[in-house]
Amino acid sequence: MNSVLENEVLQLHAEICAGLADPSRIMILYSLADGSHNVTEICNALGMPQPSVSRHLKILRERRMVTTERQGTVVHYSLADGRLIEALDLLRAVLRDGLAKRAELIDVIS
Amino acid sequence: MNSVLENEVLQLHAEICAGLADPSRIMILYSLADGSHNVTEICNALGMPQPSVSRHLKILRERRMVTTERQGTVVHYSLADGRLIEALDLLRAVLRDGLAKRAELIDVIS
DNA sequence: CAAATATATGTGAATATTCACATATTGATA
DNA sequence: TATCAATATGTGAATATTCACATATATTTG
Repeated sequence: MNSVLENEVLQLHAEICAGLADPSRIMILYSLADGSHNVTEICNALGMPQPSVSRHLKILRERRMVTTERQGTVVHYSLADGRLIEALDLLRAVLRDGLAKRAELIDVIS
Repeated sequence: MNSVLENEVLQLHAEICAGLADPSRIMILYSLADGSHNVTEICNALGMPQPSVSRHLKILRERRMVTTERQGTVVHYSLADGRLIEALDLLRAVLRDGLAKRAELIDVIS
C-alpha cells in the first residue's frame, strides 16, 4: 500500500513529531514564536536550567525545526518555519474543543 | 510567566503530540483520514500485526484522538477530529519544504 | 595569554516506549 | 454452552528519552 519513499517521509515526519513530544520543547517553540531569542533568554523566560534548554535546542536543531545565528558568544535561535506554530495551535484547538466537549457531557450527566 | 493551568494544558498538548510521535500511529491516523475502519482493516492496510495495531489504537484512544463504535465483534475506529490530519499535513509541508531547501543548497555547492 | 560569559556536551541514573509472543476478553452463532 | 472471529492486554526484553551534575568549548575583552 505504501512505497518505500512514502515510508521514509513518514519516518522523518515522525521525527518532527517526536521533536514536539515534550512539554519543554513545545514551550521553547512558543517562546520563539514572537522572534528570535538566545539561550539565556529562553532559560529565563521558561525558568529552566541552561543545560536542559541547550539539549532540547539541540534536538530541535537536529530536526531543523529551529535555526541558529551566532553573534559573538551569543547564539540566537529562531523558528525554522512558522507553520510549526500553526500546527501546534491546531492541536491546541483540538485539545481545547475535546476538553470542552467532555465538560459538557459532565454537565449533562450531573 | 506561565500559570499552572497553562502548564497543564501544555502538558496535555504534549501528550497529544506524543500520540503523533510514532510512525505507526501516524500511518494509522492517515488510514482513518478517509473514514472509519475496523482493526483488521487497519492491520491489512498497513501490514502490521494485530496486537501492535491494537496497542497503538489504545494510545490514540487514551489521548482521545480516535473514537470507537462497536458493532458486534467488530470495533470501528474513527478520527476524533479532522484537524489532526490538518496538523499532520502542515508538518508534512514543513518537512517537504525543508528537504527541498536542503536539496537546493546541495545543488548550489556542487 | 588569562579571565569571564555564553553555550554545548559527557555521563550515568531514572524513566518511558516499543515490540513480540502468548493469552484473555468480547460478542455472535450454532 | 461450545466455538469462532475480532479485539484487547499481560509480560519481559530491548531500546530510547530525560534529567542533573559536572565539565568542555567558543568568543570577547583585558
